[in-house]
Amino acid sequence: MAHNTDVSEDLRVRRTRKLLQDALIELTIERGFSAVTVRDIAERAMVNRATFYRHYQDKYDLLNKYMDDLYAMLDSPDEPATRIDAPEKPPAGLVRMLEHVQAHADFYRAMLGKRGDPEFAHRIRGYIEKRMRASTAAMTGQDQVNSPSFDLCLRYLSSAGVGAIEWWLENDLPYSPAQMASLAVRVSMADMRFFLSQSLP
Amino acid sequence: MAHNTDVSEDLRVRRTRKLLQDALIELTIERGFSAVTVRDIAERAMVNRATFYRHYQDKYDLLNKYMDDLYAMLDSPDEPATRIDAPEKPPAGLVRMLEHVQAHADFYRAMLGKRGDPEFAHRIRGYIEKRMRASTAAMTGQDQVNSPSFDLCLRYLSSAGVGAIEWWLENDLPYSPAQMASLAVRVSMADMRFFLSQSLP
DNA sequence: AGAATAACCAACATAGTGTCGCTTATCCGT
DNA sequence: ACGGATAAGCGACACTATGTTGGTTATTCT
Repeated sequence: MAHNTDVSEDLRVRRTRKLLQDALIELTIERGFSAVTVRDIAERAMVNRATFYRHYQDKYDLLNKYMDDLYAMLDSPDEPATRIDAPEKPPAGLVRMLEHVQAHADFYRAMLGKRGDPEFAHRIRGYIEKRMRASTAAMTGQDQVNSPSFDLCLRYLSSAGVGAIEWWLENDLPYSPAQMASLAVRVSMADMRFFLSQSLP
Repeated sequence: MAHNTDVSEDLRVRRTRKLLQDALIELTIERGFSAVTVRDIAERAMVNRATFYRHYQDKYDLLNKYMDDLYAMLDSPDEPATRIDAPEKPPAGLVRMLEHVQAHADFYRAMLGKRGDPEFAHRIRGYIEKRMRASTAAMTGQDQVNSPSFDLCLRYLSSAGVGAIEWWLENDLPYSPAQMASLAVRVSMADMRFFLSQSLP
């Protein structure tokens, strides 16, 4: 029987995982995610390949765990609710996310590009959608969430948001995170009104 | 010296390529594009693996060639210009594209999903953007194409369009292609007005 | 200091990739 | 319908990546 049940407390474990994460990011920036192999990652991290498999199933698993950490970090300074009362003051959560994109622009560019990972793009989109759903629920006080046309609206807006981020990255971040957020909030609210005004058969 | 320079005229060549294309589509629907190997494709197509490499570099090459054929087909009934005079009458090109998605829903679902191919999604988005650019150019008679905020607008709209198609596929095509097209045209025009009214620093 | 255990190492079986040279059989033009 | 051209089949090859294993070494935690 093990005395310490949480294995991730061990210094060696945390160090190894960090080395592997960093190696993945470096190699993804250099060669694109699809071209990276487990061998590469282990070699770059100076970790035995067998050790990699002790922690992760494959590179996708490693990426997902990394994203779990990421979103946990972005969500952690939990503001009570992301109300959007003043449209010109974008919600802090959105700005914080864009700042993270800005700080790791090379990585996001690689992951969202042609040789990136579709699951990465899907998770970002899902995260944006989740936040939008929470925001609108906080504003109206009610969940009108279950309308099918509202689902379509959120899909439309969140996909558009990822597209805007791609444009932002490809054009070397010409605007600040706050500007991007402000623009996104305004166009989203306009679109939201449009979709809700539609009566779909 | 060969008498016939166009090698693709040969019946054997055309048959082999069609078999390989069909095999790719079948396997993609069954297992997802990322899980399909060249071995699988050749085996399913009942074609020797070496023959695959005579025609394509790898499965990505095969997919790209298939998409080339696809878009050539969608563009072929070349209408003079895709004007959008009456917003309720969506342009025929858009409807035709959505009908193709409808007819091959399983394939598009697999390619646009988490285990699909990012390049496929990018190419669809690029195609939509190209058509939008052509449409707006036809409407205004001028290319105000080079405004950076207009680029952002097109990116926003085309990404949103792909997102809407994903929603459409995941919800088992609840609306007709014409309805989807009409909705897309109306929301796009509203968004276009919004973006052009913005004065970005 | 000593028990627990993570990491290293070498090796293995399996599977996919891309490329040969040679043979077979299919197709196309006359 | 014949005969040259050539696509497709076949078997083999070297190479690389994937997971997994058992035994050893080194680090960490208490």
